[in-house]
Amino acid sequence: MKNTQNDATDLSAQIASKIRDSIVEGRLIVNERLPSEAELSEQFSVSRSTVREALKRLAAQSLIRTQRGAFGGAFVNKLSYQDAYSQNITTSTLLLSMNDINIDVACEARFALERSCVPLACARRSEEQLSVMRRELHRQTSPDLSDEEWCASDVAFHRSFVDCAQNPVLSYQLTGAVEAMLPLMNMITFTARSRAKIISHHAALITSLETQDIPLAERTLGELAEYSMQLAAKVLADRDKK
Amino acid sequence: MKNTQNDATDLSAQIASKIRDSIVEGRLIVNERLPSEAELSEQFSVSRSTVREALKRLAAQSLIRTQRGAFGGAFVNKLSYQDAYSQNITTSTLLLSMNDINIDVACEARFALERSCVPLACARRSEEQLSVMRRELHRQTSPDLSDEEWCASDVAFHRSFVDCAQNPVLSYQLTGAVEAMLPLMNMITFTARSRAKIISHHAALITSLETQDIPLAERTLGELAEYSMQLAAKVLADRDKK
DNA sequence: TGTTTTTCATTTGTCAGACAATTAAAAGTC
DNA sequence: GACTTTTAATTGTCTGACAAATGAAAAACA
Repeated sequence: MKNTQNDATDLSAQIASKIRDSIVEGRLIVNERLPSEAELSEQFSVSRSTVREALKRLAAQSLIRTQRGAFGGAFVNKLSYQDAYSQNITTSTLLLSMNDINIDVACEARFALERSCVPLACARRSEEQLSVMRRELHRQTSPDLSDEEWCASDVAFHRSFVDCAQNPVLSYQLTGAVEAMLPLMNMITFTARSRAKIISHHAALITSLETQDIPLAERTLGELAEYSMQLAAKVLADRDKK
Repeated sequence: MKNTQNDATDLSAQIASKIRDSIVEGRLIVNERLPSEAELSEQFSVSRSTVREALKRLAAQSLIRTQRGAFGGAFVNKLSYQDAYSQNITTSTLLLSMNDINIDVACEARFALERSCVPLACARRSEEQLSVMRRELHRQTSPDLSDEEWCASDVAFHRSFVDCAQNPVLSYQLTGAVEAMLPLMNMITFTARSRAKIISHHAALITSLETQDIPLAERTLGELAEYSMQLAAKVLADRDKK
């Protein structure tokens, strides 16, 4: 389980890797202070700049934070849900945008994942999440919403749906899937008619949560997935025609 | 959608953030070469070391790769599934280990997520994945397997199950959930009896795939989740007693 | 002419040393 | 005791230098 990224040739990457292993494997614990840059450069027999580059790598992964001044230094960072969320989203978004993923594959994955929280969501949904979903649904009925705003509202709606399961680990894992779809969805221009259809599905989803109707929720998500793919296919076909 | 991490005070973080935005928003495309460090330091009016620290931050997120020599430089990296996998796993693992997640919550999330690929897995499972699962199942019957080896085999089994859905995006999203459980599971000592019980569930899972029996697969996953939680609860109770 | 070797310019990797900015503890002052 | 000043430690940034790698161009060679 060691040296997760050891094919790197630069010293700074090697040092970062060693320190990272120390953190992941628990030899350095949360909020523990690392040796100062000067001490580290002695320990590893490299210059301070090389140590600094290694530390910046770790900072980029939110593994450490640094503080200036006496009694400052680099500290092992407690990875917050927020940090983990944004890293997950960045990675997922780039993975989808750089690997020309088939949109059907992405949609299939997304709705399969959302389906996974249907039973929990129906059982535990709280008024808090339901009101967010109702608010977003209402926003979506506004005809002067731009495509970008529409998609953002769509994402907020589905994130709230996921949150209904009241399981933060589940929410974390699904955030990437839901958010990363945003750029893909933004490519699709929604006509008034297609918006109305999606809105009716969203309304059904809220109803299914209110009445704790698991089969209805699953069916609705399936229809939503199918309709999303249809829309995407149509947009792609129109584009190819031109 | 700009300046995703703008509360940073250091120049290197600011510069990294700007370049990152350029990549995420598509102004810099895959394999495009960034200006040289010297040029960047002119552009941003900072020293070369500061630019280098910024670039190392991006390299840590696999957003760029660098190459020495004439016509070398920093290039926008195409994020591979492999890179995305390992980043996801690192983040998920740390998130779970640093936030003293309730093991029930983690188990619940994991099996809910796995359940999401049951229909696709039953429909598309190929001989390739089934043989991996049979091999790991056979490994698990060996009594001289250490707890670590047992858990690793367990992870391999479930990863292969996820791969049955033949959807790379789904596999990517679920990798974090399955792999991050490994350290948590490693805390549990498996008696011969509990191993046998898990093995029987695994066998049932293989059968459900072979016969494309969706309800059986879902039921088996549910039982597996419940049993995992029971084991964990027992371990925790025993530890508290001491 | 075609091929191989050498040279060379460019770029990243590493180092050393300096100073600025920040910060909390310690010392001094009233 | 409360407040101010000093001080030492530490990160942030800059400058300049050299090593190492590398592909292109030039030179040498057959």
